[in-house]
Amino acid sequence: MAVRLDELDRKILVQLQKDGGQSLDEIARIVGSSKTPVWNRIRKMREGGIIKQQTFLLDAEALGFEACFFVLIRTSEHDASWQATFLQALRDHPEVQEAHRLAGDIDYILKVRVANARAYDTFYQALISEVKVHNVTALLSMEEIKSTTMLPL
Amino acid sequence: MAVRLDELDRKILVQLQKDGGQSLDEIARIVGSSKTPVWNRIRKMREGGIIKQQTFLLDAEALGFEACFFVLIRTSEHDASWQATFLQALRDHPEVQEAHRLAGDIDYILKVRVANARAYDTFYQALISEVKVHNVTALLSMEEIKSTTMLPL
DNA sequence: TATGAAAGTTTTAAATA
DNA sequence: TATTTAAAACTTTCATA
Repeated sequence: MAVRLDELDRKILVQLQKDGGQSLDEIARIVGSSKTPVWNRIRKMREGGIIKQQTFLLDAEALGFEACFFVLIRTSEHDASWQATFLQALRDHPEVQEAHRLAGDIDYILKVRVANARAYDTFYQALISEVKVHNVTALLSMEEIKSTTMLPL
Repeated sequence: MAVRLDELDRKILVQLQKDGGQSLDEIARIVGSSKTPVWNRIRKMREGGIIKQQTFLLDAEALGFEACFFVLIRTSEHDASWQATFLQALRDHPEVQEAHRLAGDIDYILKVRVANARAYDTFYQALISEVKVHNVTALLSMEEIKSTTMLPL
C-alpha cells in the first residue's frame, strides 16, 4: 500500500471518479485547496497505484454490444496448470469484462459482453475448446439497472 | 442512437478507452488523422451519448474495499411498485456497483463492494429490511482475475 | 480537413509559511 | 513538510480558409 490518505486525498478521488474531465483549478476549488497541492497529491496517488487508470466509459448498447451474460463456472480440475491455462484464456478473450475466482460451490464468475446470443455461443464454444470445465450456467441480463465504477469514499 | 461510426471513430474510441489522458495531438497521430477532425468526432460522440463519462479508475483493495460479492436474488414479488422500491434501494446503496435484471430462474444479480464480510452483512440486513426478497445467495470473490471497462471495438 | 491564434490547463521551479 | 506564487510548456477550443 505505502500511500496513506487523508481527507483531502479522498475528496480529490471523489471528484476524479465523478468527472475525470475537471481541471485542477475546478477540483481545487471544490475540495477547498489550490492547484499545486491537488496536482502533487494526484501524482503521488498515481505513483502509489491508488489511481490505476484514466479512461472514458462508452455506451455498450449504442456500440452494438447488446447482450450481457453472467457466467457461473464449476470445474473438476484444480491443479496449477489447468488454472494457468484457464486464466490466460479469460485474459485473452476481450469479451470477458470481469472474471473472479469464488469461494464455495461455484468456482468462477465471468461478466461477458457480446453483440448477441449467437456471439455468446461463439465465445462459449471457443472457451470450452480451450479448457475443460465441469459445468457452466449462463445468466442473461435483460436490463442493466445500475453500473458504476465509483467507490464510495 | 443517431450517431453512425466509421473506422476512424472506432480507432479514436479505442485510444480514449486505453488511456483517457492522451492529448488530441497524440491520439490524432496514432489514429492517422489530425487534431480538428479528432476533436469534432469526440464532441459528436459525446453529444450522441456514445461516450458516457470520463473518469479515473481506482484500486479498490488499496482503498480498503477488500471484499467483493456477487449476489443472486430470487423474488416472489413481481408487481411494479415492488420493483420500483427495489430499484431505488439498489441505486441508493453506493456499495452496489452493478445490478442487472435477469432472464430465467434467478431474478437479479448484484456486484457489491465493501470493506469486509461484516460490512456486507450490514448491507444485506439493510436491503432485506427495505424490500422483501424470496431467496438470496452471496458468492464471495477470492480473487479478481480480470476487470476492464474496455469494449473490444 | 487543415491552419493557426486565443483561451485555458498542466507542469515545473522558486519562494514562503 | 506542505502550500502559494509565478512562469514556461503544452492543450483545447474555435474561427477562418
